[in-house]
Amino acid sequence: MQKVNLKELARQLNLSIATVSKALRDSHEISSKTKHIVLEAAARLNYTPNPYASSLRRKKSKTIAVIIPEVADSFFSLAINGIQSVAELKGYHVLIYLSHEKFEIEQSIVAACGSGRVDGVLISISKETCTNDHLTSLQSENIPVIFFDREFENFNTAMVLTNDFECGKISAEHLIETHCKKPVFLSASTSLPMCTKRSEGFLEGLKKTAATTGVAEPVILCNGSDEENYQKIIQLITGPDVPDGIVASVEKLGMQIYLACQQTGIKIPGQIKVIAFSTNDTAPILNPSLTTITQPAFNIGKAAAEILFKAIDKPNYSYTNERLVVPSQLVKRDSTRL
Amino acid sequence: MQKVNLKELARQLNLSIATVSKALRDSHEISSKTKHIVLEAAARLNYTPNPYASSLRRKKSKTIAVIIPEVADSFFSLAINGIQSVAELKGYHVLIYLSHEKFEIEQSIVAACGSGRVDGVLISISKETCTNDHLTSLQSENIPVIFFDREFENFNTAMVLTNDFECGKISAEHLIETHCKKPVFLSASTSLPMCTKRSEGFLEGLKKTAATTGVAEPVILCNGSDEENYQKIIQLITGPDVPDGIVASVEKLGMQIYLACQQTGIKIPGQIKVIAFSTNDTAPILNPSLTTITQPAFNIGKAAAEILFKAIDKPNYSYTNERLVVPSQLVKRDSTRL
DNA sequence: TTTAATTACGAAAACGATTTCGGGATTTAA
DNA sequence: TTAAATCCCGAAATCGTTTTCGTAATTAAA
Repeated sequence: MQKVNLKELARQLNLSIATVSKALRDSHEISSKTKHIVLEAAARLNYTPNPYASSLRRKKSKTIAVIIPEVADSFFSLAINGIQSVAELKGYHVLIYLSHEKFEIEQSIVAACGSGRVDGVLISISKETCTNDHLTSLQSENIPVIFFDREFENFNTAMVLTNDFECGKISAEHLIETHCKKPVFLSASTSLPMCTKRSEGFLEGLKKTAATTGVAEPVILCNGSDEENYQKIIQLITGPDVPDGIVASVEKLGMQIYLACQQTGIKIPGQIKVIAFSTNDTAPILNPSLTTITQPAFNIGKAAAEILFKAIDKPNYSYTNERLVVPSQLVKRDSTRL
Repeated sequence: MQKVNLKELARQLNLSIATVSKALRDSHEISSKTKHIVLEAAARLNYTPNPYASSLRRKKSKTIAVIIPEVADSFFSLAINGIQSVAELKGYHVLIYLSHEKFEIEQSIVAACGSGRVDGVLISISKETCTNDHLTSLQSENIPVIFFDREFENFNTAMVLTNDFECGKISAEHLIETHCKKPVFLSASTSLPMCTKRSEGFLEGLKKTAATTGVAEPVILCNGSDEENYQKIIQLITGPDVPDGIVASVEKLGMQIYLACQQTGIKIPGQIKVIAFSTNDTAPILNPSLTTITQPAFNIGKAAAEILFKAIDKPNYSYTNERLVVPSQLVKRDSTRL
C-alpha cells in the first residue's frame, strides 16, 4: 500500500483537492452528500493526512514539549502521566526531552522547540540553569512556556508548584516532635528554588522551637554524583557530629540514606529518623516504612498542562500570572516512629 | 522578535533563497566565502529552520515514536532513558504515547504515527492487543516497527527482549532451593508472550524437581485492576491453600504482595518467600529486601533504538529478522532467605 | 585563441495540505 | 419573469524548505 494523499483521493473521486479537503474538515461549503462520499472513500483507502503539511499551512503543530531533567525519578514519571492525560483529551502529541541537569543541553532543546515545532512547552529547569534568555526567546515567538515543580525565579510566566517552604517547615517540626535534637537537611541544590525553599522552610521550622542546639550546619549540600552523595552521607552518619534526624530534599537522597544506614548498621528510626520528599510508592514497604512528604506529581503535571492549553487555545489570554500551588502531604510512617 | 525564515534571510543578504538554503546545509555548490556570510547572518538573526517545512520536503521527520502501556512502571522509565540516549546522539526527537493497555488507544496511536509523522516506532504492546493489522499497515508505509520487552507473536519484525522463559525457570528453581514446597506464580496476563513465557519457564522449573507436591494451580492470573489484584493476593495468602513462595511476574504485583503480607501480618521470608520481576532500585531497602529478577531496562531500550536507527538509516537493510535477548539477573536478597 | 570543463549562483518546481476567492447552478424574493 | 441570495464546488495561492536544472562567469585543456 503506498501513500494516499489528498491528490490521489481527489483523483479517485473525480473531485477537486479543495473539495475533498473541505469535506474532510466538515466545511459548510460542502453538501452532506459529498461529505459522505468523501469520508467513506477516505476510510476505505485508509487516508491519513500528512501532519506536517497541515502544520506548515495552519501554523499549529498539535504538539507540546515536556522538558525535564531526568525521567528516572518517580516524580517525573507521574507528572508525565498527568500531562499525557490532558494532552490525550486535546488530541495533542507529546515530545519528551531530557536535559540531564545540563544547561547547555537544555538550551539546545529549547532552541529546537522554536520555529513552530511545538505549540507550547512545559519545563522543569535543570540545576545548572542560571539565565533565561533561551526561554525569553521562545516566548517572543509566542510559544507559551510553563514551569512545573521547578521554576526559574525572575522569569515571568505561569507555574505549578507545591508548597515547598511549608513542607520544609513541616518536616523540621515533625522531627522535633519526635524528639530529634540534631536534625539536618540534605539539599540537592543551592540554585533550584524548589530546593532552597524546602531548606529555608526547614530552617524556619527549627527556629520556631528552642530545640536548635543541633548540629553546626543543619543544611548539607548533596549536589554531586550519586557516588559522591553516598560517601557524603556515610561520612555524615559515621562522623563526629552525627545527626539524629535527616530530611532528604529529593527521593534519591532518601534511598541513599537508607542504603548508607543499612551499610553502616545504623538503625532507623532508633538512631536516626528519616523523612524524604518522595512519590515512590514503595515507601510503605521499605525497611522501615518511610515517612514522606508526598508531592501530588500527577496533579502538578495535569494542572500545568491545563494552563498550557488555555494559553494555546486563546492566544490573547494572559496566562503568565497564573500561580498554582498544589500542596504536598506529610505521611508519617515508621522511619520517624518514636 | 518575529519569525525569520529563509526568505527574510535571503532578502537581507541580497542572495536567493536557494543559495541561502544550500549554504546552510554546507552544499559544495556554494563558495566558502558565501557560506561564512550566510552562517554569520543566520546566527545573528537567530534563524531556526521550520522543521515541518523541512520534513515535508525531505520526507524525513527526524522523530520516532515510543508507544508503551504506562510510564508509571520503573521498567519503562529506564527504557525511555535508554531510548533517549541514542535518539539524542542521532539528533532525533522522541514522541511518547501511552496506550493504557487498551487496544483501541494503541490502534489510534499507531494510526497517528503514519503519513510521515515519525520515521520509526518502538512499541511495547498492550495486554489487549490481539491483532497486528495496525502494525502491518505502518510497515507497508515503510515505517520500521520494533518491539521491546513485549512482542506480538506472529508479526515478523525486530525485537529486543529479555530471557523471560529462562528467568521464570530460574525463579522456580530458586524457590525450590530455598525449600519451598508450594510455590506459585502470579501472572499479569495470559496474552502477553512476555508473561506467558515467564510462567511457562516457572512451570518448567517446577517440573525438573520432584518437589511439585505444590498447590493445585501454580499459576495464578492477576490481570484485574490494582484493587482486584490486591484482593486476590489477600485471598491467596489467607486461604486454605497458602503458598510458601510467590513469584511476581511484574513489579507492581511484587509491591502488592508486600502490602498484603504487611496487612495480614504474614512474615516474609518466614512464611512466604517472594521473588519479583522488578527494576525498582528500592528493592535492596524494602522490608525485607526483595529478591528480584532484574531486567536490563536501560539496555533493552537502548538496543531497540539502535536497531531502529539502523533500519531508518539504511532503508534496504532487512532489519526484521533481528532478535536480541538481553539477559536479566537474579539478585538474591532477604525475601528468599532461608 | 577556441573549446571544454568547472564553479557559483538563481529560477522554479516540488512536498501535501488549507484557504481565499470566484463563478456556475439552483433557490428565493421582488 | 427578473433580480438577488444561496449553495457547491474548483482554481490557485500559500506555508517554508529542498532540490533539480539552467546559466553566466571563470578556469583549464587543446
